[in-house]
Amino acid sequence: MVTIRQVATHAGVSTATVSYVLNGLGSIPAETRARVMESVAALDYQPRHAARALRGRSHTLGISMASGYDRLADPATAEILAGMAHAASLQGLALLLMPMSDDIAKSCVSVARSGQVDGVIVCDPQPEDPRLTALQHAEIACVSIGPQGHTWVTSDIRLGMNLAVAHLVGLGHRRIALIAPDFALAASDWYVDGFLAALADAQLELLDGGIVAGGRREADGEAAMDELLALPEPPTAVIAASDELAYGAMRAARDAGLVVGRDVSLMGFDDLPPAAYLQPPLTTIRQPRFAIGVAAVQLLVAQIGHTNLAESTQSLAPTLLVRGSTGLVPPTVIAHLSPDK
Amino acid sequence: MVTIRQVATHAGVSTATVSYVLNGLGSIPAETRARVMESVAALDYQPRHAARALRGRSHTLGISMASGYDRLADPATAEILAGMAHAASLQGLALLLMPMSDDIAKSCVSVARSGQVDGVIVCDPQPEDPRLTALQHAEIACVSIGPQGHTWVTSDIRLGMNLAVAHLVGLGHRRIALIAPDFALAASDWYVDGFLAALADAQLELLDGGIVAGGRREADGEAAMDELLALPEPPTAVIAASDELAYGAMRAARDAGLVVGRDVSLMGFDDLPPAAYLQPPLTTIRQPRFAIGVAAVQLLVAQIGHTNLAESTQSLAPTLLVRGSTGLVPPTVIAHLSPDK
DNA sequence: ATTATTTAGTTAACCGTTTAACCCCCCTAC
DNA sequence: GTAGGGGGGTTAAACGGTTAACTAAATAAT
Repeated sequence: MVTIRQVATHAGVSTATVSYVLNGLGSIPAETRARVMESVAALDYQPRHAARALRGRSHTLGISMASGYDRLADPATAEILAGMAHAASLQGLALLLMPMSDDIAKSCVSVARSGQVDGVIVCDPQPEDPRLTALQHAEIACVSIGPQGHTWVTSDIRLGMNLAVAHLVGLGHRRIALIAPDFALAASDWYVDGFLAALADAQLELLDGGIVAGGRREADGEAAMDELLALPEPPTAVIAASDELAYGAMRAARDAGLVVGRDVSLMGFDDLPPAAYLQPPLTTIRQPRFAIGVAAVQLLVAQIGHTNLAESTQSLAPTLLVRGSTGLVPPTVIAHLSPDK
Repeated sequence: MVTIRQVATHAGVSTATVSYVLNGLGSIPAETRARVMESVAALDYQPRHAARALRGRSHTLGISMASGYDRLADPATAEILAGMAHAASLQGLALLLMPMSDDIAKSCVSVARSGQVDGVIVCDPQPEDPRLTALQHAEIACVSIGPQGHTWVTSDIRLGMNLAVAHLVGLGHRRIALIAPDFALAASDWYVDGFLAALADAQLELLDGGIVAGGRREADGEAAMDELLALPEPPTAVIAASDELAYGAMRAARDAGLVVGRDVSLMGFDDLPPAAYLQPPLTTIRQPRFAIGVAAVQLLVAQIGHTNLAESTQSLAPTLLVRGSTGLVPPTVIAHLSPDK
């Protein structure tokens, strides 16, 4: 193991000088600097991370997953992670997947307090997430992915909902329903509020029974769609608050003998990998996941630098992905509605 | 910041005693141990990671991604990562996503040599991967995900191929073709060898033009399938070396007016998220990705402990997932073949 | 009764960097 | 001639743990 002392001896200077050269500090003439660098190269010196972290920062950001690493296997989470890794790499920061014990909040804070990380990105924060309160209490810089805590970054769900409704309205739909997300989701209100606001924007009235409780899994979407199709006057277009709900909804529609995209339009939210492979391919709102990861790192870095615990939030714009599951409102329905006018 | 000295003072012992208590070393009577633990709790002491890493190990494993963090966003990679995170967590180890510069091999080795990680898991190793040679040269413990280097863990492709062929043979197929993977893939030979071995096991002869060059992307699979269907005597069943190739192949079959699962059987390899949502759902070989991640961590930990750089490799068994894209060999073909007998 | 061993601790030397404080010499200004 | 000021370094004290070596008392063995 080559130490800074050996480099110093080799270059005929003190360790302090070597340190200054390596960190670009102090007033070191070019000639000395070059000699030191030569020695560094000759001995293949690599500063010890622990020794330098002992004084300053660790230059590492922690990533805390909610209960179990299954979430990591989720493609959506993976994409956020990729964004974080990208942004961190650009700044020369490493990302630490924090290990966890039974008490996630405690293990999360202890890793941070041990100085192994300079700050924490909290994934999938729950309402009143114990990790966030614990981190804040310990005065540890943190950012959450989702609207919780003082600093967070998330997808602009309301905007997404607006894009969705506007798209359907553009296709002539007037009877639009929503399959709501899991209400345990931190942003669940946003889907409903956004939907209502978008309807209002389009000067449409909410259908009777036009918002139906969804959930998280495919089966929930199936049940919700069944419910919608059983309505006396079913919607011509349905927005599911997640792709997964949409998968189920699509199956329900098909089982009911409807051709999705022709007889009924269906939209998802998220753009998960299967979306493009459904039949028909699912029109959906793509969440800016990579960008969310990037933004989270930037926000965290800013917070670490300035001990600036000021509130700071960011909503990133999702985009509309038009595929085959949405189409013009069926003529039969238009015929059916025309007399009303 | 509470230090071990303050704890020692509070408990009326020396710092050494506190250290021994916390690490479960030395001979400390229960009474003293309790007093120390009380002080630890009272002061809410948290040992500094850097300080302890300065002497011993960092208790962190590094994960090196090949060129760009896009790979992280890949659902397959994510699942392996989840397995690694799970296994690491159980041992109280953290996982570090290593930052990278232009020269991945160099940055990878320097992070390890800086002691920030005790060992490295190399993802997506290329043949003659510079990271592996550099890590080995620096005598850093490493395991690769894929058949490269001295220690690796991978999916047992040959077994998978055997399962695939056996499944198709069981359905009555005799004319089976293979869409080969990207030949840049480290394990590409295994697909072909495994396929040939499996055919031999089933006492089948290789079809003329029965192995067609595939590639990596969906379009490659489409082209390959077109080629197979244009054969004078096309196969009744096709195995694609990856799900992605299978997506394309399925489209090609459909475009040719064939019903997949009835007129022609098609299998994939991997079981990526879209597989279950194709129409028909794709029969495929599921790679044991989570288990691969777990095994990689275990292998790495073993290597770190014993400075045992002995070669050690592991092939984990994939499993067959029967869905709708494979079916009994079409009767017309059987009729066509019967006269030959 | 004396020696050997075990138990229960302490002391202090490390681990490898960073950085505040200081030093020396040469140059300039008054 | 001397105070002042920088350039170009050095010295040594942190940083916060771990652990080898040592001590002192109690217990066991001979």
